Amino acid sequence: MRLKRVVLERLMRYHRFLSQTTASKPIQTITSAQIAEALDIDPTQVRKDFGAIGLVGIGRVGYQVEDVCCAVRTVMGFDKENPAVLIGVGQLGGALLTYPGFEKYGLSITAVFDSDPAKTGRSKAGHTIRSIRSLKPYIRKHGIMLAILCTPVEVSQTIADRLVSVGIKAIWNFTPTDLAVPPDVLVRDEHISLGLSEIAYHLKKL
Amino acid sequence: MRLKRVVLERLMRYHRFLSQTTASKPIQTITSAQIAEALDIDPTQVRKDFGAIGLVGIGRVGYQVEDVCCAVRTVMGFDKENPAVLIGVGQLGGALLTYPGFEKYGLSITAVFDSDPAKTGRSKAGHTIRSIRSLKPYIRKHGIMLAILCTPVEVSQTIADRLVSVGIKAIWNFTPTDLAVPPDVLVRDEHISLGLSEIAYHLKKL
DNA sequence: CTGAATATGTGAAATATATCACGATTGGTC
DNA sequence: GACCAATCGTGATATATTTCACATATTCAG
Repeated sequence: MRLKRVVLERLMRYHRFLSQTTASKPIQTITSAQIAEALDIDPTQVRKDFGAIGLVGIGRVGYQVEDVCCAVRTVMGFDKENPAVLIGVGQLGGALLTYPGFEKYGLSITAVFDSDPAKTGRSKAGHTIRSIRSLKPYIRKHGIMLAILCTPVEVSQTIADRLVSVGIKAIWNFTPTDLAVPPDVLVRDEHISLGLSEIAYHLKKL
Repeated sequence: MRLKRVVLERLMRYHRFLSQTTASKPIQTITSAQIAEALDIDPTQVRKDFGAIGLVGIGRVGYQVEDVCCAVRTVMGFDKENPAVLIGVGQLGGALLTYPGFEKYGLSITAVFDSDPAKTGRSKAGHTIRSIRSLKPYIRKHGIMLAILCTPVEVSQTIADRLVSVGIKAIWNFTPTDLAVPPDVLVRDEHISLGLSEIAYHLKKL
């Protein structure tokens, strides 16, 4: 069965927690209760999630940390290499380019594009910025599936349409727009304004 | 009744959609069906959300766009000025400093801190970077409620503890750590690795 | 080897969230 | 002014998610 978004996010949290924990002091096994305690989740939830990706624990012992990490990485597809293009090299796009954590998850940015002629040809974080006109040919030629969208909000839908037309299958959307795409294309929104709403509301209630 | 996170996020999407729509062509009213169509949500959901913040529509007409935007801003607390401190002026911290959209939501970064002596005293995006040692006095003196955390992962819990001890009520966490804080302190996580999990999984399934 | 303690695994119950169905209300038309 | 079509408001229903309860499995002590 296809895993839901909430499950994927929890799996990611387990993985991160275990990576960080084992980095400081090596441990062989861990119980669902320990994970639940640290992440403020119900222990049953942890066991169900683990069960969903085929992990089995041992009574009175728990789960092999190694196995858990491995299973999560496999299920998520972090072993598979995912080439991606990044579009829009502004402040945020630039910051993402230098983010060192992507390769750990199999993501590699292979080309970056911008519509500003003043930027094209220049180099940023080891990437030569290409003209937006070469976007479609590039994607087609290299069979790119994933685009990271960091453009101004006015052009994001236009670019998204172009991406879809050449076969992009997932858009990581850092622009504050609700993109319209066909149902087989995944859009993952990363608008920080959503987070801001939760914060502002909380502060107001004090 | 206290609004749930999912409701807040939808309200934010309505608000953004209406802002963008009215910017291009001014309209007076809108129906729940129109919003639902654009945002791929059930129309009933839209009406329920509006009802939850006290909005009433008119049969055969819909809702006053002006009223909706206004109600959302009020409920969210965007009218209230929220001073915040930003900690950790790396790539991401720097990008956030220059983000122009915060003031629209009542958020203003009033001071920035970093533990690196090479950075303190320097200026970035109009802010003088202060030593991390002056963090606690500053927060206490100005009664700051919100901290934006962009430090390396190794120190994020330590900094969080300090923030809590001096009375911070919300932490916007851009570090990949599950912070442990008292229940009255809100932590909003903004780890991009969560988004990555959804994307990688989707691409793997193709 | 036996019993006590502590885990897991999972069906059942509870809770939360989203959708449906439909009466009530409004605006336009003839 | 009366009827029709479109829209809201909301209780009822359906679905999804989380939590509970407990049988089953494993370890360790004596």
